[in-house]
Amino acid sequence: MRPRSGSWPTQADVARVAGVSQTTVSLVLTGQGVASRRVSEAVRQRVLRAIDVTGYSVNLAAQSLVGGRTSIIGVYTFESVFPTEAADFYYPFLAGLEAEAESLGIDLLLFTSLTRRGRTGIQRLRTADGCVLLGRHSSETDLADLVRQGLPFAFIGRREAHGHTVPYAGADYAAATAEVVDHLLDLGHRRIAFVSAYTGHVSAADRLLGYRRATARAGTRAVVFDGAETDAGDVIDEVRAAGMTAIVAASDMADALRRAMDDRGLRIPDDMSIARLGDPETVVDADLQWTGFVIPRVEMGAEAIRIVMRQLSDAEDVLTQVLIPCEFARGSTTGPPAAGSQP
Amino acid sequence: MRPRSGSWPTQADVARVAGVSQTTVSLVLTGQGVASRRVSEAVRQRVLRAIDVTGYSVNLAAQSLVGGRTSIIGVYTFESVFPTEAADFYYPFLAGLEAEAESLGIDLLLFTSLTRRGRTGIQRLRTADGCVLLGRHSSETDLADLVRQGLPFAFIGRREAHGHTVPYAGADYAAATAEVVDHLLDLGHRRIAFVSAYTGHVSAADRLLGYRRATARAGTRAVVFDGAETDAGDVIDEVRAAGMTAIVAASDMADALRRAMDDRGLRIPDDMSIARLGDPETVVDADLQWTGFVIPRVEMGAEAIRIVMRQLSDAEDVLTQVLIPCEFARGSTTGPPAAGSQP
DNA sequence: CTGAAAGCGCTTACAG
DNA sequence: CTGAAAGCGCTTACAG
Repeated sequence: MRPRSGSWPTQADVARVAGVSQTTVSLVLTGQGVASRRVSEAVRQRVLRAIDVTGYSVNLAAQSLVGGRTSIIGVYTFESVFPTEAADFYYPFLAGLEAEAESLGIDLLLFTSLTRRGRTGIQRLRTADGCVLLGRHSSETDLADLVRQGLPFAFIGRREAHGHTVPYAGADYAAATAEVVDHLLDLGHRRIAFVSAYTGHVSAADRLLGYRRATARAGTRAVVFDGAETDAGDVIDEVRAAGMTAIVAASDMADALRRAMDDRGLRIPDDMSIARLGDPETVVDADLQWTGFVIPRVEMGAEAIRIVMRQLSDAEDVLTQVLIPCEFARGSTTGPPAAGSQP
Repeated sequence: MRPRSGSWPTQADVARVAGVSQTTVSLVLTGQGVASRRVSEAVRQRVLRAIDVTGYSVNLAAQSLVGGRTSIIGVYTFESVFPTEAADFYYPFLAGLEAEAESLGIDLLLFTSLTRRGRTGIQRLRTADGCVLLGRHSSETDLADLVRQGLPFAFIGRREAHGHTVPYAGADYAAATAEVVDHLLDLGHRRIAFVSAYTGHVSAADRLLGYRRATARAGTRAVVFDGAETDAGDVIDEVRAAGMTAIVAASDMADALRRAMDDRGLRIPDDMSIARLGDPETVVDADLQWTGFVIPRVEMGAEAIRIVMRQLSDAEDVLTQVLIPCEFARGSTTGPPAAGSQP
């Protein structure tokens, strides 16, 4: 077993058949523009024929050893690459990565081993021209290592780090959230609460920012229920007690709120409009058409690749932080406030 | 921007820092078993420290150029790696690949570019130590190239080729189908039809084989509805006209049969038991609990990796064709035949 | 136990 | 217009 390669024709083989030097074969193959004009047409034809005869094709390892590029972009996830619990959520990212990589003639290297090897594993990323990072839980150490390493990279999802400019292809949660709030305002709601259990992450902060902007613009009061301890039932009770008629909820809270409404015999949107700010990692209520926005995951994957490639180009001042708009989706969970509910 | 490869530390740099030769660095890094014993522990530690200091990591291109191992296994799909239409179907394969790769300290290289570059692209596979092939439509040419290339590989799903032994991690469709037929026989069915629209593929042939075996064993007549033209409605009509009480259907036909039953005002399993032979690529009837079997996709992915690794080992006569059992699932689509329906 | 050297298959100056 | 040679970063015999 263990068949060794090495039996494939090389440029030297082609050269032998064509009766020229290996250099000339390389010239015919690689030489673009000016360089190619250095080979006479007669020789060129002979070489081309020899290539055909021998069935030669270039050895990428050798090529990239000389040129430095591998045409490989690494994909590094801080969790599992294929998390089965959140498959539906992650798949579009990967699909976007693949589509863009394919159109650019790039292969994708999934670093499954880094997770185990600890931080030293980060070094292995260099086997790629650059890399795309995916997953919520990015360790600060790893990130710092990455930056220090000088390897072009891009996060899927906005990230921040103290001193550094972290490249990312993010979703514009702030704008999307503001749009959702505006939608509720248009419906006639005046008192809209913001609910999120997932704090301490930029994606949560961005949503909150959008909420604050929209409410400020409308001159309505911002009421925020925040933090990991947030209980959906309490929120519903308090929001109603305060005479509020609508809620915008981070995706991880939306279903809990729905259940809390159910428990209380309340209906959405008749008794309370609830909008969901993005797709949840795990879909538990496929039947419900939430009003809210859709995270542009395929586009984020594709853009992440482009950001890496841009860094690889010789251009100066390359755009490395991209926020992609989210599409607003009108579902059945929002409607006009109940008559007479306004204070 | 654009860090040139030249700026990255090489073994020579490490050697300089450690005060040893480049050869020694390579030895420390690569040397397994006997070879590693050749470096003294003191030197080894110095080298390791120098690696840490310099932030060295191996250059894959160079490594694979000399024929060394890359700890990378390629994943080559004949279609798209992440087919969004059949995401649920493909995801488990990838999850299995990842899990096994991770546990073996191996990274996965997704060859997205091969599809476009045509057959010469196959050469690019050499970047990896071996590769796993995925997808229904394998071209004969590509397969031949692959075998000729001498690169260790394994298919996910059983494959056949004229002269060659094609390594694969397949599902034991024959045994699984026989088990399903046996289940129907146990329920009291005597006349069971086999329906498949997808012929010409080993996976279809294997199912048919299992069906024939089980019916032969039971001494019942085999009735097969086969071919791409198969119309579900016609099948239902004919099967009923012939007094048959049960159908085992390839996954791609199951839903069509269900709809044909609906159209005719017939119920499953009261008027006809129908079992589904495996998971469909696209789930259209998530509500229905089919009786049938589950394709062990995660295990197939994992086993494919193992098959490749086994070929990479120095062992002789390595097992390269593995059939994994499918789990039988009792659903609500099968039941005893209607009283008096037996001829 | 350690190192100098050859060579993997290419590209790219540099000479003829 | 063409070729000999250097060198990319490694691994692996082969000498010390």
